[in-house]
Amino acid sequence: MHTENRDEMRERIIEAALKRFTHYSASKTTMNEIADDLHCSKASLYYYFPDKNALHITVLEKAGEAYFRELEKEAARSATAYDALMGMIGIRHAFAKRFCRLELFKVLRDKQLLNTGEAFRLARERETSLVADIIRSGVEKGELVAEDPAKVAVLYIQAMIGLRLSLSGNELNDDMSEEEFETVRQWQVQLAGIFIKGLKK
Amino acid sequence: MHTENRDEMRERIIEAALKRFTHYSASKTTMNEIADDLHCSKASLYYYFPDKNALHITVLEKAGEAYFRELEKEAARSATAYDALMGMIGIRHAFAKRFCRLELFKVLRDKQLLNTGEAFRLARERETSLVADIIRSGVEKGELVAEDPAKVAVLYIQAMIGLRLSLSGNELNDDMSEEEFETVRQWQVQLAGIFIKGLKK
DNA sequence: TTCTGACTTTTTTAGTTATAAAGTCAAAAT
DNA sequence: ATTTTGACTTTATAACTAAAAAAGTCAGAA
Repeated sequence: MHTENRDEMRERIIEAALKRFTHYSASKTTMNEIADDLHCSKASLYYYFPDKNALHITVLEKAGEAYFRELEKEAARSATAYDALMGMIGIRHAFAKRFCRLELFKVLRDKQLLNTGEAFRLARERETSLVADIIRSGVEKGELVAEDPAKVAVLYIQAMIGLRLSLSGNELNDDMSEEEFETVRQWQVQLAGIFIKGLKK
Repeated sequence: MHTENRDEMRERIIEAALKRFTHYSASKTTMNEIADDLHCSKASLYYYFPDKNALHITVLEKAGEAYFRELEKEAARSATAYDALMGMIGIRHAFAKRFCRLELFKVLRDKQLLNTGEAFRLARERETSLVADIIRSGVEKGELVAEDPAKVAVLYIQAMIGLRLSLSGNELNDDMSEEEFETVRQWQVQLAGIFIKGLKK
Protein backbone atom coordinates (compact mmCIF):
# COMPACT_ATOMS: atom_id res chain seq x y z
CA MET A 1 0.00 0.00 0.00
CA HIS A 2 1.85 3.12 1.06
CA THR A 3 5.57 3.62 1.37
CA GLU A 4 5.85 2.31 4.89
CA ASN A 5 4.67 -1.17 3.99
CA ARG A 6 6.73 -1.25 0.85
CA ASP A 7 9.93 -0.59 2.76
CA GLU A 8 8.89 -3.08 5.39
CA MET A 9 8.51 -5.84 2.81
CA ARG A 10 11.87 -4.94 1.32
CA GLU A 11 13.41 -5.28 4.76
CA ARG A 12 11.75 -8.64 5.34
CA ILE A 13 13.17 -9.91 2.05
CA ILE A 14 16.64 -8.65 2.90
CA GLU A 15 16.38 -10.31 6.32
CA ALA A 16 15.30 -13.64 4.84
CA ALA A 17 18.03 -13.50 2.21
CA LEU A 18 20.65 -12.61 4.81
CA LYS A 19 19.61 -15.61 6.90
CA ARG A 20 19.76 -18.04 3.97
CA PHE A 21 22.94 -16.52 2.56
CA THR A 22 24.89 -16.57 5.83
CA HIS A 23 23.73 -20.10 6.58
CA TYR A 24 23.98 -21.83 3.21
CA SER A 25 25.95 -19.30 1.13
CA ALA A 26 24.53 -16.94 -1.42
CA SER A 27 25.12 -19.05 -4.51
CA LYS A 28 23.44 -22.12 -3.00
CA THR A 29 20.34 -20.12 -2.14
CA THR A 30 17.54 -19.95 -4.71
CA MET A 31 14.99 -17.23 -5.05
CA ASN A 32 12.30 -19.86 -4.55
CA GLU A 33 13.73 -20.78 -1.16
CA ILE A 34 13.67 -17.18 -0.03
CA ALA A 35 10.10 -16.82 -1.30
CA ASP A 36 9.05 -19.99 0.51
CA ASP A 37 10.61 -18.75 3.75
CA LEU A 38 8.49 -15.62 3.47
CA HIS A 39 5.38 -17.56 2.37
CA CYS A 40 5.17 -15.49 -0.74
CA SER A 41 5.73 -16.11 -4.43
CA LYS A 42 9.03 -15.73 -6.16
CA ALA A 43 7.47 -13.12 -8.45
CA SER A 44 6.95 -10.92 -5.41
CA LEU A 45 10.66 -10.79 -4.80
CA TYR A 46 11.06 -9.48 -8.31
CA TYR A 47 8.59 -6.73 -7.54
CA TYR A 48 11.02 -5.41 -4.92
CA PHE A 49 14.35 -6.28 -6.52
CA PRO A 50 15.18 -6.26 -10.23
CA ASP A 51 17.24 -9.45 -9.96
CA LYS A 52 19.02 -11.76 -7.56
CA ASN A 53 22.26 -9.88 -7.91
CA ALA A 54 20.65 -6.64 -6.77
CA LEU A 55 19.32 -8.43 -3.69
CA HIS A 56 22.73 -9.93 -3.02
CA ILE A 57 24.42 -6.55 -3.33
CA THR A 58 21.84 -4.98 -1.01
CA VAL A 59 22.52 -7.67 1.59
CA LEU A 60 26.26 -7.05 1.26
CA GLU A 61 25.73 -3.32 1.62
CA LYS A 62 23.70 -3.88 4.77
CA ALA A 63 26.48 -5.98 6.28
CA GLY A 64 28.99 -3.38 5.10
CA GLU A 65 27.06 -0.62 6.82
CA ALA A 66 27.13 -2.48 10.14
CA TYR A 67 30.84 -3.09 9.63
CA PHE A 68 31.65 0.56 9.07
CA ARG A 69 29.44 1.69 11.93
CA GLU A 70 31.43 -0.49 14.33
CA LEU A 71 34.70 0.52 12.73
CA GLU A 72 34.00 4.22 13.09
CA LYS A 73 32.75 3.80 16.65
CA GLU A 74 35.98 1.99 17.51
CA ALA A 75 38.13 4.66 15.87
CA ALA A 76 36.29 7.37 17.80
CA ARG A 77 36.80 5.81 21.20
CA SER A 78 40.46 4.84 20.73
CA ALA A 79 43.03 7.03 22.43
CA THR A 80 45.98 6.18 20.20
CA ALA A 81 46.52 5.23 16.57
CA TYR A 82 47.86 1.90 17.81
CA ASP A 83 44.68 1.13 19.73
CA ALA A 84 42.49 2.21 16.82
CA LEU A 85 44.25 -0.04 14.28
CA MET A 86 44.25 -3.00 16.66
CA GLY A 87 40.56 -2.48 17.33
CA MET A 88 39.92 -2.40 13.59
CA ILE A 89 41.69 -5.73 13.11
CA GLY A 90 39.45 -7.35 15.71
CA ILE A 91 36.30 -5.99 14.12
CA ARG A 92 37.35 -6.99 10.62
CA HIS A 93 38.14 -10.44 11.90
CA ALA A 94 34.73 -10.84 13.55
CA PHE A 95 32.89 -9.66 10.45
CA ALA A 96 34.94 -11.80 8.08
CA LYS A 97 34.03 -14.87 10.11
CA ARG A 98 30.39 -13.91 10.49
CA PHE A 99 29.74 -13.01 6.87
CA CYS A 100 32.12 -15.21 4.89
CA ARG A 101 29.16 -17.05 3.34
CA LEU A 102 27.99 -13.84 1.73
CA GLU A 103 30.67 -14.57 -0.82
CA LEU A 104 31.93 -11.04 -1.17
CA PHE A 105 35.15 -12.20 -2.80
CA LYS A 106 33.25 -14.45 -5.16
CA VAL A 107 31.08 -11.56 -6.32
CA LEU A 108 34.10 -9.38 -6.87
CA ARG A 109 35.90 -12.14 -8.73
CA ASP A 110 32.96 -13.03 -10.97
CA LYS A 111 32.28 -9.43 -11.81
CA GLN A 112 35.99 -8.79 -12.30
CA LEU A 113 35.73 -5.70 -10.19
CA LEU A 114 38.21 -6.38 -7.41
CA ASN A 115 39.91 -3.06 -7.96
CA THR A 116 37.42 -1.34 -10.20
CA GLY A 117 33.88 -2.08 -9.00
CA GLU A 118 32.11 1.05 -7.83
CA ALA A 119 30.55 -0.08 -4.55
CA PHE A 120 33.62 -2.02 -3.60
CA ARG A 121 35.92 0.85 -4.49
CA LEU A 122 33.87 3.13 -2.26
CA ALA A 123 34.02 0.66 0.63
CA ARG A 124 37.76 0.27 0.22
CA GLU A 125 38.13 4.06 0.09
CA ARG A 126 36.01 4.47 3.20
CA GLU A 127 38.19 2.01 5.09
CA THR A 128 41.35 3.61 3.75
CA SER A 129 40.27 7.11 4.64
CA LEU A 130 39.40 5.90 8.13
CA VAL A 131 42.96 4.63 8.49
CA ALA A 132 44.24 7.88 6.98
CA ASP A 133 42.27 9.81 9.62
CA ILE A 134 43.72 7.64 12.37
CA ILE A 135 47.24 8.26 11.11
CA ARG A 136 46.61 11.97 10.63
CA SER A 137 45.26 12.19 14.15
CA GLY A 138 48.34 10.37 15.39
CA VAL A 139 50.54 12.87 13.58
CA GLU A 140 48.66 15.82 15.12
CA LYS A 141 49.04 14.37 18.60
CA GLY A 142 52.75 13.96 17.93
CA GLU A 143 52.44 10.20 18.23
CA LEU A 144 53.42 9.56 14.60
CA VAL A 145 55.31 11.01 11.67
CA ALA A 146 53.96 10.61 8.15
CA GLU A 147 54.51 12.82 5.12
CA ASP A 148 51.48 11.56 3.22
CA PRO A 149 48.97 9.83 5.55
CA ALA A 150 46.62 8.97 2.64
CA LYS A 151 49.35 7.11 0.79
CA VAL A 152 50.48 5.32 3.93
CA ALA A 153 46.87 4.31 4.61
CA VAL A 154 46.56 2.74 1.15
CA LEU A 155 49.72 0.76 1.79
CA TYR A 156 48.50 -0.33 5.22
CA ILE A 157 45.14 -1.58 3.92
CA GLN A 158 46.79 -3.29 0.96
CA ALA A 159 49.25 -5.06 3.27
CA MET A 160 46.45 -6.20 5.61
CA ILE A 161 44.41 -7.59 2.70
CA GLY A 162 47.58 -9.14 1.36
CA LEU A 163 48.20 -11.07 4.57
CA ARG A 164 44.65 -12.37 4.27
CA LEU A 165 45.15 -13.39 0.65
CA SER A 166 48.56 -14.94 1.07
CA LEU A 167 46.99 -17.63 3.20
CA SER A 168 43.93 -18.28 1.06
CA GLY A 169 46.53 -19.52 -1.41
CA ASN A 170 45.19 -21.23 -4.48
CA GLU A 171 42.36 -18.83 -5.15
CA LEU A 172 40.49 -15.95 -3.67
CA ASN A 173 38.35 -18.04 -1.35
CA ASP A 174 35.66 -16.85 1.01
CA ASP A 175 35.86 -19.95 3.16
CA MET A 176 38.62 -20.25 5.72
CA SER A 177 39.16 -22.57 8.64
CA GLU A 178 39.10 -21.35 12.24
CA GLU A 179 42.86 -21.87 12.41
CA GLU A 180 43.53 -19.88 9.27
CA PHE A 181 41.44 -16.98 10.55
CA GLU A 182 43.53 -16.97 13.70
CA THR A 183 46.85 -17.09 11.84
CA VAL A 184 45.86 -14.14 9.67
CA ARG A 185 44.72 -12.18 12.72
CA GLN A 186 48.04 -12.74 14.46
CA TRP A 187 50.01 -11.70 11.40
CA GLN A 188 47.90 -8.59 11.05
CA VAL A 189 48.40 -7.68 14.70
CA GLN A 190 52.13 -8.22 14.43
CA LEU A 191 52.44 -6.21 11.22
CA ALA A 192 50.30 -3.38 12.60
CA GLY A 193 52.62 -3.20 15.61
CA ILE A 194 55.75 -2.89 13.51
CA PHE A 195 53.99 -0.56 11.08
CA ILE A 196 52.97 1.87 13.81
CA LYS A 197 56.46 1.78 15.32
CA GLY A 198 57.80 2.52 11.84
CA LEU A 199 55.70 5.68 11.78
CA LYS A 200 56.91 6.90 15.17
CA LYS A 201 59.39 9.74 15.54
CA MET B 1 77.88 -42.70 -23.71
CA HIS B 2 79.58 -41.75 -20.44
CA THR B 3 78.34 -39.41 -17.77
CA GLU B 4 79.63 -36.22 -19.39
CA ASN B 5 77.48 -36.62 -22.46
CA ARG B 6 74.45 -37.71 -20.52
CA ASP B 7 74.53 -34.61 -18.35
CA GLU B 8 75.19 -32.49 -21.40
CA MET B 9 72.06 -33.76 -23.14
CA ARG B 10 70.04 -33.17 -19.98
CA GLU B 11 71.30 -29.60 -19.95
CA ARG B 12 70.41 -29.10 -23.61
CA ILE B 13 66.88 -30.32 -22.90
CA ILE B 14 66.53 -28.01 -19.92
CA GLU B 15 67.82 -25.13 -22.02
CA ALA B 16 65.36 -25.82 -24.83
CA ALA B 17 62.48 -26.21 -22.41
CA LEU B 18 63.42 -23.00 -20.61
CA LYS B 19 63.42 -21.14 -23.93
CA ARG B 20 60.01 -22.48 -24.98
CA PHE B 21 58.53 -22.10 -21.50
CA THR B 22 59.65 -18.51 -20.99
CA HIS B 23 58.56 -17.55 -24.49
CA TYR B 24 55.22 -19.34 -24.85
CA SER B 25 54.50 -20.50 -21.27
CA ALA B 26 54.98 -23.99 -19.93
CA SER B 27 51.44 -25.26 -20.43
CA LYS B 28 51.35 -24.17 -24.08
CA THR B 29 54.59 -26.00 -24.85
CA THR B 30 54.38 -29.61 -26.01
CA MET B 31 57.05 -32.24 -25.59
CA ASN B 32 57.06 -32.63 -29.38
CA GLU B 33 57.96 -28.98 -29.83
CA ILE B 34 60.90 -29.29 -27.46
CA ALA B 35 62.03 -32.46 -29.25
CA ASP B 36 61.76 -30.75 -32.64
CA ASP B 37 63.82 -27.80 -31.40
CA LEU B 38 66.55 -30.24 -30.42
CA HIS B 39 66.18 -32.27 -33.63
CA CYS B 40 65.55 -35.38 -31.59
CA SER B 41 62.56 -37.59 -30.90
CA LYS B 42 60.10 -37.03 -28.13
CA ALA B 43 60.98 -40.48 -26.78
CA SER B 44 64.49 -39.22 -26.12
CA LEU B 45 63.17 -36.61 -23.74
CA TYR B 46 61.53 -39.40 -21.79
CA TYR B 47 64.90 -41.13 -21.56
CA TYR B 48 66.18 -38.16 -19.55
CA PHE B 49 63.05 -37.12 -17.68
CA PRO B 50 60.31 -39.38 -16.34
CA ASP B 51 57.56 -36.95 -17.39
CA LYS B 52 56.83 -33.40 -18.41
CA ASN B 53 56.21 -32.33 -14.85
CA ALA B 54 59.69 -33.44 -13.78
CA LEU B 55 61.19 -31.40 -16.60
CA HIS B 56 59.08 -28.42 -15.63
CA ILE B 57 60.14 -28.70 -11.99
CA THR B 58 63.80 -28.99 -13.02
CA VAL B 59 63.49 -25.82 -15.10
CA LEU B 60 61.87 -24.04 -12.15
CA GLU B 61 64.63 -25.23 -9.84
CA LYS B 62 67.27 -23.96 -12.24
CA ALA B 63 65.62 -20.53 -12.30
CA GLY B 64 65.28 -20.72 -8.53
CA GLU B 65 68.96 -21.44 -8.11
CA ALA B 66 69.91 -18.39 -10.16
CA TYR B 67 67.45 -16.34 -8.11
CA PHE B 68 68.93 -17.39 -4.78
CA ARG B 69 72.49 -16.96 -6.02
CA GLU B 70 71.76 -13.33 -6.87
CA LEU B 71 69.81 -12.85 -3.67
CA GLU B 72 72.62 -14.13 -1.47
CA LYS B 73 75.22 -12.14 -3.39
CA GLU B 74 73.15 -9.01 -2.82
CA ALA B 75 72.72 -9.74 0.89
CA ALA B 76 76.48 -10.24 1.25
CA ARG B 77 77.46 -6.96 -0.34
CA SER B 78 74.84 -4.80 1.41
CA ALA B 79 76.08 -2.66 4.28
CA THR B 80 72.75 -2.27 6.06
CA ALA B 81 69.59 -4.33 6.52
CA TYR B 82 67.72 -1.60 4.67
CA ASP B 83 69.99 -1.87 1.64
CA ALA B 84 69.79 -5.66 1.67
CA LEU B 85 65.98 -5.77 1.73
CA MET B 86 65.71 -3.12 -0.97
CA GLY B 87 68.19 -5.03 -3.10
CA MET B 88 66.12 -8.18 -2.63
CA ILE B 89 62.97 -6.44 -3.81
CA GLY B 90 64.71 -5.38 -7.00
CA ILE B 91 65.99 -8.88 -7.69
CA ARG B 92 62.64 -10.53 -6.96
CA HIS B 93 60.98 -8.04 -9.27
CA ALA B 94 63.41 -8.74 -12.11
CA PHE B 95 63.02 -12.51 -11.77
CA ALA B 96 59.25 -12.35 -11.48
CA LYS B 97 59.10 -10.45 -14.75
CA ARG B 98 61.63 -12.65 -16.50
CA PHE B 99 60.19 -15.99 -15.46
CA CYS B 100 56.47 -15.34 -15.09
CA ARG B 101 55.75 -17.68 -18.03
CA LEU B 102 57.24 -20.57 -16.08
CA GLU B 103 53.88 -20.64 -14.33
CA LEU B 104 55.22 -21.23 -10.84
CA PHE B 105 51.94 -20.18 -9.26
CA LYS B 106 49.97 -22.38 -11.62
CA VAL B 107 52.03 -25.41 -10.66
CA LEU B 108 51.56 -24.68 -6.99
CA ARG B 109 47.84 -24.13 -7.45
CA ASP B 110 47.27 -27.28 -9.51
CA LYS B 111 49.29 -29.42 -7.13
CA GLN B 112 47.59 -27.74 -4.16
CA LEU B 113 50.93 -27.28 -2.51
CA LEU B 114 51.12 -23.54 -2.03
CA ASN B 115 52.02 -23.92 1.62
CA THR B 116 52.80 -27.60 1.78
CA GLY B 117 54.81 -28.59 -1.32
CA GLU B 118 58.29 -29.74 -0.37
CA ALA B 119 60.43 -27.92 -2.93
CA PHE B 120 58.37 -24.78 -2.59
CA ARG B 121 58.46 -24.93 1.20
CA LEU B 122 62.25 -25.19 1.05
CA ALA B 123 62.50 -22.22 -1.30
CA ARG B 124 60.23 -20.16 0.92
CA GLU B 125 62.28 -21.17 3.96
CA ARG B 126 65.51 -20.28 2.20
CA GLU B 127 64.19 -16.83 1.39
CA THR B 128 62.82 -16.41 4.90
CA SER B 129 66.04 -17.45 6.56
CA LEU B 130 67.94 -15.05 4.34
CA VAL B 131 65.72 -12.24 5.63
CA ALA B 132 66.15 -13.57 9.16
CA ASP B 133 69.94 -13.40 8.71
CA ILE B 134 69.69 -9.86 7.43
CA ILE B 135 67.61 -8.84 10.44
CA ARG B 136 69.88 -10.70 12.85
CA SER B 137 72.89 -9.00 11.34
CA GLY B 138 71.12 -5.65 11.70
CA VAL B 139 70.47 -6.41 15.36
CA GLU B 140 74.12 -7.33 15.96
CA LYS B 141 75.29 -4.11 14.35
CA GLY B 142 72.89 -2.22 16.60
CA GLU B 143 70.93 -1.04 13.59
CA LEU B 144 67.74 -2.90 14.58
CA VAL B 145 65.86 -4.36 17.52
CA ALA B 146 64.00 -7.65 17.15
CA GLU B 147 63.15 -10.22 19.79
CA ASP B 148 62.58 -13.07 17.36
CA PRO B 149 64.20 -12.35 13.96
CA ALA B 150 62.93 -15.65 12.48
CA LYS B 151 59.30 -14.81 13.28
CA VAL B 152 59.71 -11.26 11.99
CA ALA B 153 61.20 -12.65 8.78
CA VAL B 154 58.17 -14.89 8.20
CA LEU B 155 55.90 -11.90 8.65
CA TYR B 156 58.00 -9.80 6.29
CA ILE B 157 57.99 -12.40 3.52
CA GLN B 158 54.29 -13.04 4.00
CA ALA B 159 53.53 -9.32 3.77
CA MET B 160 55.65 -8.96 0.60
CA ILE B 161 53.90 -11.89 -1.06
CA GLY B 162 50.60 -10.49 0.13
CA LEU B 163 51.19 -7.17 -1.60
CA ARG B 164 51.88 -9.14 -4.77
CA LEU B 165 48.70 -11.19 -4.38
CA SER B 166 46.43 -8.33 -3.41
CA LEU B 167 46.91 -6.91 -6.89
CA SER B 168 46.61 -10.14 -8.83
CA GLY B 169 43.07 -10.07 -7.49
CA ASN B 170 40.70 -12.64 -8.90
CA GLU B 171 43.05 -15.58 -8.87
CA LEU B 172 46.66 -16.48 -8.32
CA ASN B 173 47.84 -15.39 -11.72
CA ASP B 174 51.33 -15.61 -13.13
CA ASP B 175 50.70 -12.96 -15.75
CA MET B 176 50.85 -9.33 -14.76
CA SER B 177 51.04 -6.14 -16.77
CA GLU B 178 54.11 -3.91 -16.72
CA GLU B 179 52.13 -1.35 -14.74
CA GLU B 180 51.04 -3.87 -12.11
CA PHE B 181 54.59 -5.07 -11.63
CA GLU B 182 55.65 -1.51 -11.00
CA THR B 183 52.82 -0.81 -8.54
CA VAL B 184 53.69 -3.89 -6.52
CA ARG B 185 57.36 -2.95 -6.49
CA GLN B 186 56.58 0.53 -5.19
CA TRP B 187 54.34 -0.85 -2.46
CA GLN B 188 56.99 -3.33 -1.44
CA VAL B 189 59.66 -0.64 -1.31
CA GLN B 190 57.41 1.61 0.76
CA LEU B 191 56.43 -1.18 3.16
CA ALA B 192 60.04 -2.34 3.56
CA GLY B 193 61.00 1.23 4.48
CA ILE B 194 58.37 1.48 7.20
CA PHE B 195 59.05 -2.07 8.32
CA ILE B 196 62.75 -1.43 8.83
CA LYS B 197 62.01 1.81 10.66
CA GLY B 198 59.62 -0.16 12.85
CA LEU B 199 62.49 -2.43 13.83
CA LYS B 200 64.81 0.42 14.74
CA LYS B 201 65.61 1.33 18.31
C1' DT C 1 74.00 -46.89 -23.60
C1' DT C 2 71.42 -43.86 -26.31
C1' DC C 3 67.89 -43.07 -29.45
C1' DT C 4 63.59 -43.59 -32.31
C1' DG C 5 59.14 -44.79 -34.99
C1' DA C 6 55.07 -46.59 -34.14
C1' DC C 7 52.11 -47.33 -30.77
C1' DT C 8 48.66 -46.76 -26.48
C1' DT C 9 46.77 -43.98 -22.87
C1' DT C 10 45.39 -39.81 -20.88
C1' DT C 11 43.92 -35.12 -20.96
C1' DT C 12 41.67 -31.23 -23.17
C1' DT C 13 38.36 -29.31 -25.79
C1' DA C 14 34.10 -28.50 -28.03
C1' DG C 15 29.66 -29.74 -28.55
C1' DT C 16 25.22 -31.77 -26.70
C1' DT C 17 21.48 -32.35 -23.89
C1' DA C 18 18.81 -32.28 -19.54
C1' DT C 19 17.79 -29.97 -15.59
C1' DA C 20 17.41 -26.37 -12.39
C1' DA C 21 17.21 -21.89 -11.46
C1' DA C 22 16.47 -17.06 -13.00
C1' DG C 23 13.45 -13.97 -14.71
C1' DT C 24 8.65 -12.19 -17.05
C1' DC C 25 3.92 -11.08 -17.46
C1' DA C 26 -1.13 -10.96 -17.78
C1' DA C 27 -4.39 -11.16 -14.72
C1' DA C 28 -6.21 -11.60 -9.86
C1' DA C 29 -6.40 -9.82 -5.18
C1' DT C 30 -6.15 -6.20 -1.96
C1' DA D 1 -3.52 2.14 -7.61
C1' DT D 2 -0.53 -1.01 -5.57
C1' DT D 3 0.73 -5.47 -4.56
C1' DT D 4 0.71 -10.36 -5.42
C1' DT D 5 0.70 -14.62 -7.98
C1' DG D 6 0.49 -18.95 -11.11
C1' DA D 7 1.91 -20.19 -15.27
C1' DC D 8 5.09 -19.28 -18.38
C1' DT D 9 9.86 -18.37 -21.03
C1' DT D 10 14.66 -17.72 -20.90
C1' DT D 11 19.13 -18.46 -19.21
C1' DA D 12 22.71 -20.78 -16.70
C1' DT D 13 24.56 -25.04 -14.83
C1' DA D 14 25.92 -29.69 -14.77
C1' DA D 15 26.55 -34.09 -16.61
C1' DC D 16 27.67 -36.75 -20.82
C1' DT D 17 29.87 -37.58 -25.08
C1' DA D 18 32.95 -37.75 -29.12
C1' DA D 19 37.00 -35.93 -31.46
C1' DA D 20 41.44 -34.15 -31.21
C1' DA D 21 45.73 -33.34 -29.15
C1' DA D 22 49.10 -34.16 -26.19
C1' DA D 23 51.38 -37.28 -22.88
C1' DG D 24 53.61 -41.29 -22.19
C1' DT D 25 55.51 -46.44 -23.57
C1' DC D 26 58.22 -49.91 -25.67
C1' DA D 27 60.51 -53.20 -28.83
C1' DG D 28 64.11 -52.89 -31.41
C1' DA D 29 67.70 -50.08 -34.18
C1' DA D 30 72.02 -47.33 -33.96
